[in-house]
Amino acid sequence: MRDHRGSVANVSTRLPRVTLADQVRDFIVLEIAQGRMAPGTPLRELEIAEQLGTSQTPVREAFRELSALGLIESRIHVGTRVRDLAEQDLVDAVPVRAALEGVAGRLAAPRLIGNAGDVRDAFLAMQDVARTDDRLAYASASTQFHRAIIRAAHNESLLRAWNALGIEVMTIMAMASNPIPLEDAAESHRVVLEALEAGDPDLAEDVLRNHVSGYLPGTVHLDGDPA
Amino acid sequence: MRDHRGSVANVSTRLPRVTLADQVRDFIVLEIAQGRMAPGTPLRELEIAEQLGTSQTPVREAFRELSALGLIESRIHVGTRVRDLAEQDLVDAVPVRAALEGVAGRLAAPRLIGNAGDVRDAFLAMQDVARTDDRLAYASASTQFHRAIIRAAHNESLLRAWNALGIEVMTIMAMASNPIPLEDAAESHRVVLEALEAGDPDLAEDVLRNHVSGYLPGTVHLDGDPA
DNA sequence: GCGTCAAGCATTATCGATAATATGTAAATA
DNA sequence: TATTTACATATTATCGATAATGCTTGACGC
Repeated sequence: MRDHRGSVANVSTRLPRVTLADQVRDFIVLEIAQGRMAPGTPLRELEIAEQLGTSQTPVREAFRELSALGLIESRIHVGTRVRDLAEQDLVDAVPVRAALEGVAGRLAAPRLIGNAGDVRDAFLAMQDVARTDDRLAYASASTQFHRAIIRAAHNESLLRAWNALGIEVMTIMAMASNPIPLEDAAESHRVVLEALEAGDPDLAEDVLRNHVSGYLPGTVHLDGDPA
Repeated sequence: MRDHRGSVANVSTRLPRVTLADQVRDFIVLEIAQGRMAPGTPLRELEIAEQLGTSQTPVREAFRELSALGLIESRIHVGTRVRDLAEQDLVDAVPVRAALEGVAGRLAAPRLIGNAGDVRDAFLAMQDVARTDDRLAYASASTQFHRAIIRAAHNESLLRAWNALGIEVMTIMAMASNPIPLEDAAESHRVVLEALEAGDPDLAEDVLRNHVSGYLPGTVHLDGDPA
């Protein structure tokens, strides 16, 4: 989520040499992304520190970063809680996502002609998950799919901006209130995949913009998730 | 920096009830934005802590946040420096910025009909600075102008994504290598301002996309800055 | 000459303890 | 009763010190 240099490059060479703060951050992200820490949940520094066997410092650092990323929010001398996204936040994110993923489609399409690689894998995974009817897992899979497209664009700025939106949390929240069958939702991504593998930048941009624009909460759309 | 609470300075306004980490963060942002900390400048925790009269902890927290915001970058156990962008990064950012600022123009235009407010103020400030031939100050003013447009869109997600690009640093770097006269650069923003005040979303989006697309480094364009 | 390895150093990463403070509760006051 | 004040409490904010680690340099064997 916060790579030091190009995260697109060699992940294999970089050993898991991470700070405790990094681990704490990843732990919290996972808890939120998997719905165990619901929006509004208070996060107490010493409690989490004890739970993870660290001191308060790494937890505070993780909080700082997550706060900057908009995943949690703090009030000085009072406390920190999982950010409770209002519907307005979900609405606001849509045009921004549409624009970013449109750019991603444009840049990625020429690289994915005939074989969308990770994007195709993510699509298949999403279909598998859809059959299990696990909405939380589906939200995660959908996020993975869209992230794979962003990654395929090979543009660090794009990835950075997209990450800043905090799609994971939005996806979770929207999934909770959307009753669309998961298999239909997953299937609606096929057209995106096909547009990318067609390799036409204009087509890919258009399809992605439209697809993401359908994520407006409150409206009935094929994809149950906003991610 | 320790004993200042008793001061009866500003009773009317909200007291500066912020953490030291916040103050350290703001200090660093200002140093970067005004070019006193150039890209690549190493930031040593204890040095800054001593300079500001705090301990290491608040400085580390500020680093974490700024790192998440993309302004600085850290390598574990080695050090932190002002984000040093390669030319590829500047190139990559252009289509992303163009898309984001296009959305901003679309959203902001209806709100700025006839009077662009802060955006106009920023434009005038940019013109003033351009006459002084202070390229660093101009870079700052240009960033302000574009940020004002993003703000005018009143979309938190948009602001978040735009901030993540680290425009401040890009602007400073591009200004260093761009020989275009500042007054011409400033003037090139007039069409953007006018499009916004015209209140036409389509026009504003189009003008902004084109304007920002001209920020490709290495090419000769009217605006000396990439921000 | 070249590669390997072992201190030493500079700097960060983490800890445990202490200070500071926002908030809720209840007494004091009118 | 309504309002203010004082205080206790829970939690964060900050500190100073120590541990851990990546980098550099130079010795050493080949």
